[in-house]
Amino acid sequence: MAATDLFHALTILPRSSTVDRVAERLRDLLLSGDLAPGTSLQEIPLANALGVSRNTLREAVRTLVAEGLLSRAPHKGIVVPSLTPDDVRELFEIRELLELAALQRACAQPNKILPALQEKVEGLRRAIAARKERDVIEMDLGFHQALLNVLDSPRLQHFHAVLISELRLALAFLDRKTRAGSVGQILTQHQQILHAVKLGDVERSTRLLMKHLHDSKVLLLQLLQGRKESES
Amino acid sequence: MAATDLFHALTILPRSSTVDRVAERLRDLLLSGDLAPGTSLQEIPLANALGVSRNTLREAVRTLVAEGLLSRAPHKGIVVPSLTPDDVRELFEIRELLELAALQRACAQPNKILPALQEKVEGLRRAIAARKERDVIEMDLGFHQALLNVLDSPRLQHFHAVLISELRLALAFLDRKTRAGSVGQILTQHQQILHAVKLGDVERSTRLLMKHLHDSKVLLLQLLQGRKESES
DNA sequence: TTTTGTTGACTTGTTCAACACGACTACATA
DNA sequence: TATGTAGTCGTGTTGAACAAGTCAACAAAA
Repeated sequence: MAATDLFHALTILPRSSTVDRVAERLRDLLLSGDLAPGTSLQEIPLANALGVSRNTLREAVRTLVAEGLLSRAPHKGIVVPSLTPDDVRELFEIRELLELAALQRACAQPNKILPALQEKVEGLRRAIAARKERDVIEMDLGFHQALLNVLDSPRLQHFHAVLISELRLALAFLDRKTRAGSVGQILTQHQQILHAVKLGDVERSTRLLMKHLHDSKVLLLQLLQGRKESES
Repeated sequence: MAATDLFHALTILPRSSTVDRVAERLRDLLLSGDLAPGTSLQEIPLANALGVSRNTLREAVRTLVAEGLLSRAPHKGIVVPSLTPDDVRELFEIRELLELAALQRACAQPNKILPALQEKVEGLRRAIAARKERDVIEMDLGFHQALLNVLDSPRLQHFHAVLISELRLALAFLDRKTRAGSVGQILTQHQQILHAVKLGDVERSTRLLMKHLHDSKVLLLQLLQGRKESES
């Protein structure tokens, strides 16, 4: 019984299975926007490309389906899901419910998460300055996820993360096109929300967040709309 | 193009894969309370018992893990998860968040869900009269799921259903023991909530639902506590 | 006696090859 | 134009095999 007291500092070292790594890899691929919604994937070529067996790939796919990042139709195959306007509205409705609840608690105990929020805002500012489209999305959504952490609920965090992933999937692809004009607005709104939280002003921060979410929703819907028209 | 107008009545007929059926079967098994939390399952015997291959079973298990109904440790195996008191508190905190939101909307448009709620209350009454413990749980939780339907959000519904499943997993097992004393209280509280919704009384129904959830939480925590003591 | 190696049985992780079955296409027929 | 018929391709599912990790029992050493 030597350094038993030091053991408290140790954390379980994460060991990843192949399936988990494949899922992770696919997630990255999807969220990078390289795969357009609607794209269909074939098991054998995909498994080969990843260097794993078909069974392993199938297990990985099954978890991504559970996360809403992929969808599959029996005997048809795997497809990258594309959000309908109704999906977008639903997603934002849920986000509002969750994030407002988080915001309320954040205002009650601001110290707990102010650093995290501040970091995301700063990151967003830098990403915009560097014109890193990818990072802009990352920091934008990261801000909201950081906000949710205050609720201290793994299940809610995971659920929210899944919602965000679905949105990111859509955003990452649309991102290629237009959408540049809105980044300034996003930064401003995040800054304002941060400021209101710092003051513990529930009323004001709530109003700001609602408007922010609403604007984001409208923007995404417009982009989606524009995309659909350019296809037909 | 004969009876095209009649086709509207048709719904897509559900075709289930073996994996889905296995998952369904396992879900039933878990929620029936035959498997105590902490029980570990072996792949090969289980696959044989279900009459499917190991790969198929593994895919099914992976979806159940995503739902929180099973957990697995690398190279260790599959185990039926057991809720900690912290888990219970988290679950009820989320339920409160979701169900209060649903309740609010329910009060705004009562007609939309009153029949469904009424049915669950009635079912609960019958289940108690018939001393069908299994159905009591079913109807109790079914009431809350019906309530959530008013939000009209598939994702929230699914999420809530998963939370409920986790609770049901714990309840189904504890159910064997004591717990009989509380059923009357549950019925009463459901009836009161239903009544308040009928009147569109947001204030009152909110208060009632909060109390109901709180009581349920305390009860479950007590049962969990009692169980742990009887083990040691 | 307690700690530290070693062995071996057992289970999970992963792969591979095979085949049944549904979906889709093209073509033939009425 | 509508219906039937191959045939092809990809998914759904299986069974067996082997690699790798876990665990317990036991031997060796301090």
